Order: sequence, then C-alpha cells, then structure tokens
Amino acid sequence: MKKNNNIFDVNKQNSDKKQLFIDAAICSLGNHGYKGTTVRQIAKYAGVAPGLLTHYFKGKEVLIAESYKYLAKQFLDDFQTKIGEHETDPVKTLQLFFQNFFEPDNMGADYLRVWLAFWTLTLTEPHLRNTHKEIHNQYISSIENMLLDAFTANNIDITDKDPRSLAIGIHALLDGLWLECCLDPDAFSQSINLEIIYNFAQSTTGLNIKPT
Amino acid sequence: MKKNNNIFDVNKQNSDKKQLFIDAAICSLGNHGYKGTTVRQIAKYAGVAPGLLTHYFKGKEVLIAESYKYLAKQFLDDFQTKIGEHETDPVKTLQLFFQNFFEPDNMGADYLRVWLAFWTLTLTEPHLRNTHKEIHNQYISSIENMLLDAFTANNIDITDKDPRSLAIGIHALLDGLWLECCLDPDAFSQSINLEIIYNFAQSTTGLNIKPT
DNA sequence: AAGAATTTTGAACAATTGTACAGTACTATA
DNA sequence: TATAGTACTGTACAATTGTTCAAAATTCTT
Repeated sequence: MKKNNNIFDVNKQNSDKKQLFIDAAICSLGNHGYKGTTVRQIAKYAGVAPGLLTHYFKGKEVLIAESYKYLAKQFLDDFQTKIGEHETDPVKTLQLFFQNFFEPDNMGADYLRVWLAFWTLTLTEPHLRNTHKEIHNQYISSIENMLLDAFTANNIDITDKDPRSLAIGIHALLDGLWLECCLDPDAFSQSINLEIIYNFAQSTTGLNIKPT
Repeated sequence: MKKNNNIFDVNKQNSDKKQLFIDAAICSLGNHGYKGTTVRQIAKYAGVAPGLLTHYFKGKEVLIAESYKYLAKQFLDDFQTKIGEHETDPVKTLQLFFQNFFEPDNMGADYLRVWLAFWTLTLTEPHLRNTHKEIHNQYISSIENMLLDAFTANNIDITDKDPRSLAIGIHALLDGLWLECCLDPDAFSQSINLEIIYNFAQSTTGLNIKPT
C-alpha cells in the first residue's frame, strides 16, 4: 500500500512541474526528514533553482501539505486496485492485503520519516486533520468490507460480531507493527509480522485466514 | 504509562538545572513540536537565559536526546510500579495496564508531538536507536510476563501458544490505537478502545480478560 | 522573424537559528 | 568582609532559513 516509486527517484524531465516538486519533496522527506527538507534541498532533487518553488506553490509548507494529500491518496488507490484484482476469494484478498502491508518496499526508515513529517503536520494544520480523517475512514471501511465479504462467503453468522470494531483493531495492529518495524528493523521480519497478524485476525474474526 | 506531570508544568525553582532543562524541552516539544522547539523557547519555559543551555548540555540535540531517555525510562518505571501494586490477580493487572494506556492524561496531540520528535531522532541518531530497542524490549517482556502469570494462575496450557508473539501483537495494537486516537481524538473514545483491546486480547490468549 | 508572455534563474533580503563568550550576579569559604 | 569560584546573563556572530524579485532564458503567438 505504501508503494511509491518517487521516494528515491525523481523524474527531473517531468513536464508537470507541480508534480515534480511534490516528488522532490517526498524524496527529501524520506532521505533527510522534516528538518533536512529545506527549499534548497527540494530544489536540488528537482534539479531546479530554489526560487522556482514559490512560483508554483504559495510556500514550502503548502507544498508539503500537497505532498501529504498526494501520497495518502496514491496509497489508497493502489490498495483499491489490488483489491479489485483479486475479487474472487475474499479471504485471499485479506491475505494479500496483509502481505502487501509488510512488503519490504513499503517499510524502512525512509518511509517512516515521511509519515512522521506528515503526522506532525496533521497535528498543526486543521485542514490536514480533515484529510487524515478522510483517508483513515476509507482505510477502515475497506477492511470492514473485506471482512463482510469473507463472512458471507463462508456463511459465518455476524450477529454477535462488530465488523467495524474488528476493522479498527486490525488496522491499528497493522499500523503498530509497521511502526515498530520501521523503528527497529532488526527485531522484526515479514514472516513474524504476518504470523502475528494472521493469528490475531483469525482468532478475532473466526475466519480461516492463515495460509496452509 | 505516558503519565508525565512536566509536559505542561515546569517547576522553574527546580534546583537540579539539568532536569529543569529536560522538563522545559519536553514541555516545548509538546506545545510547539520539534520545529517550534528552539533554544530560546526552551529557555523561556525554563525561565532562564538562552545561553545557559550550553553550560549544562553540549548542545540542543543532546538535551533532546537526554529528554527522550528520561521520558521513556519514566514511563516504564511508572508502569512497573503500577504492576507491583496489583500483583494479586494477574488478569486484573492486565486490565489495569490496558486502562492506563488509554487514560485521557496519557493521550492527546501534545503527547504525540513529543513522541513524533523522539521517533524522528531514533531514525537519525544511532545511540538513540539502541535506547529505543532497549525500552521496547522491556515493554514486550513486561506484557509477556503478565500473560505468563495469567496463564499459570488460570491453569491454561501454553504448549500451543507463543507468549512473546502475543505480547508483541498486544503492544502493537495498543500503539496503533494510541496513535490513531491522538491523530483524531473525535473518532475514538476510551471505552471503544478498551472494548477493542479486550476482545483482541481475550480471543488471542484465551484468557477471560473482559471485565463483567 | 519579431515581439509578447511565460518560465526559470540566482543573487539579495530580512528573519531566525544554535552557539560562543565577555561580563555580571551570586554563593561559599576564609 | 574579601576572595575565589561557580551560575547566569544577554549580546554578538556566523550560518542557514524561506521568500522576493529583477534579469535572463525559453516558449508561444502572430
């Protein structure tokens, strides 16, 4: 879900200059964090003079906010696309979703740096707070829908279940594991994380999620 | 666990000047985030001239690193103390631990701002990486021990269980819920969070954790 | 090809940053 | 009270920040 080709690579020939700056900003956030992401650093990644930034964005903070929206939306779109591709078996969809979460491409210090910067902004800028709220809701709903599909496909009675709470829990567990894994990559592995999430999801939902 | 009286209040009469600066730094991080935490701002909270900082610490970054270690250690100590107080019933200990995690005092944007700054540092400074690793290990071990106590007290067979993985999962779930709750306080409540963690912990461990 | 419009540059700017340090205030010892 | 030593102040400074803007380069229009 957190797949993004532009964190390390910036296509300097991009004719869409706004997008070029967004890519460069994300790249800089990933490599140098919020503190190291200066106008001059962004410009360097974009292969452009520093002064050009204000020609396309009102200011540096605005650019970073736009980058946030772009990245969050892109992740969600990727995720929705992947879901669409494996509509056949709902349980397999869940498995793929979990696996995708812990792909090495979607982890690491670089990614966490970007999200730390964005979360910091979320706490400050009121309009970004709404963006976060929106994105988060869509995530939860997606997981909830996957669960509902899986329940009906396996003829599981849901009268005593609360799919939304289950979705919130699963999402929180994924987030927590992802965070700790980025902070200390040595202590975690994709297989261990998957084992944990499979066990949790299986025993809370009653679905037979764990692959054989 | 995240209880800290010095996030908003700084005792300017503190004779231990090093601790005064640490309190002031945490206070500033909570109120203004990493970007807004300047030497002058810290000095203002400490009620002291800016130049005094370098007299007690080698530099600003060193002070923030020290604050990290102090806060992380304090949280763990608080947690250990609370465990000691309720040694009688292991299951009740777990309940208290969960409840304490979602106390309003331990949540909110101010607290998240502090941890975002610390996590950012963890990604940069190698020696803080070890600090994080150490603290995290102690957290997991504490939860694991609580689980083991609860298993033996309730005569539950653990041959088919992996207590450490369960502890990692529970910790990640707590972290994830805490994070999302700080980012969007409107969408969460203490009772919902507890309901979720109770359900997860109960169905994964087999313990009768949920309070009646 | 010529002129208008736009894009891009890069130096200059005021503001803010962390740190250094000479000087002042304080405290303890004699 | 006089002296030594520490605690503390507040200015000063070099470095870096985001932003501005006149000039240059480029592209578009006619």
